[in-house]
Amino acid sequence: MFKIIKVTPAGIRRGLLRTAHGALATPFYMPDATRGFVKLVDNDAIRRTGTEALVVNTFHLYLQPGLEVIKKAGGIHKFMDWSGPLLSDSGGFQVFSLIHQNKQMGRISDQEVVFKSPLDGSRHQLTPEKSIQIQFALGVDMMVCLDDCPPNEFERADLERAVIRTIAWAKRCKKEYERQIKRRGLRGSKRPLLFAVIQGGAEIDLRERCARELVEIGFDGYGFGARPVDKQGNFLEEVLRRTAGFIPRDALRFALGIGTPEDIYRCARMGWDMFDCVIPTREGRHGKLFTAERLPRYGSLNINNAKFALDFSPINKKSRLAELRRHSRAYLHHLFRLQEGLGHKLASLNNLEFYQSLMDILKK
RNA sequence: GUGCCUAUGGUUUAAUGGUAGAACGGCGGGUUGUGGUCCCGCUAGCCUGGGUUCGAUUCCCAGUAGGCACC
Repeated sequence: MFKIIKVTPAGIRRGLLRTAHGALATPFYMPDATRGFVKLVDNDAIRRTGTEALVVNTFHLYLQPGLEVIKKAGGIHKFMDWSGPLLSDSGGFQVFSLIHQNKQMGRISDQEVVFKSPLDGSRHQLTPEKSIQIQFALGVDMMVCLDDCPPNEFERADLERAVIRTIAWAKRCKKEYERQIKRRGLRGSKRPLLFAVIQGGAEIDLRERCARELVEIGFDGYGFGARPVDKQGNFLEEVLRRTAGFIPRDALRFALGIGTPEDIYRCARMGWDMFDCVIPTREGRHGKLFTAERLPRYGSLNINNAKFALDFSPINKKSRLAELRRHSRAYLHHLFRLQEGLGHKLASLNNLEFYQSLMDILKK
């Protein structure tokens, strides 16, 4: 259940989304807990950053630990001890990037995707129906249709084929979703939300066509897939702006994998409601810390740099997290030099808190 | 003390009679539906003194240092 409360003059959609595991105010950012955990950070610390919802991944959890374990645990919420909302990604992105990078890893047809597990080389099949079944077995609050996620270098003809396949698969996902809803008797706030993904690369008319046909099928929300960049690697914001306009006002708009703080800030002003991205955690693990100035103005630092060896100022003196106020940058520098997990954790927390404060100012 | 072996960036090493590559380290950068292990730049070296040679890090001699064996 999603309701828009107000659209600000800047274009930000302030709304409320109710799920079986709590309400979320839009716009919001979800850290990626791909394999059922945010790397190196425990759930209690994640909550203290202001994080309310996480993204898990169908593909990764299906391969490891497998559905049997998660079913026996009583669902993914219980398994990972996360009581807040969870969204599962369909696994489309993972399977497709796996196969696009290395054709040996699998085969894509209109009917299905067959792929080799990167873990043990075992063969698996993924279909739109199966992706939805897995997501029901996980027991998440929000799920995503399996889509055909094209690599950036695809030409128009290939993009068009990906769009056609994405639409066809979304239809099959919706059908399986309705079957599962009925069978499980899920209604009201117990009913998970279903998102479809809009593809089309940088071709606006393909994005429009994809969006139009998906809206025809009808979903709770629509995702933007495959972040478009030009040949220099510059993010093509205009495609996001135009695509937002193709989505009905009362549906959720999910910008998958977006992005840097400024990407999120700009996309929220285009009317995108939901974001997930690995940047704060991955870059944190590699030593990049975001630093708030007067948000949305911000900076960043590389804690590996020699200049921090003797910098005994706090990691972030304004943090709500005691550990980020207490520990010095020199100490964090030391932890990084020794590649100590505690350092990666502190940096991840710093960045997650930064992302949540960015979202806070968008809600104000 | 005698004999043998070794000596190349900060460290571990490769190749070579026409002045040297790598890995790690150091310095900096990257990362967009996860690479905790990843990627990309940059930095920095032939032990000393003689000899042979057009030319020696390379071959020869001595010195120095280290290792091993024996006394």
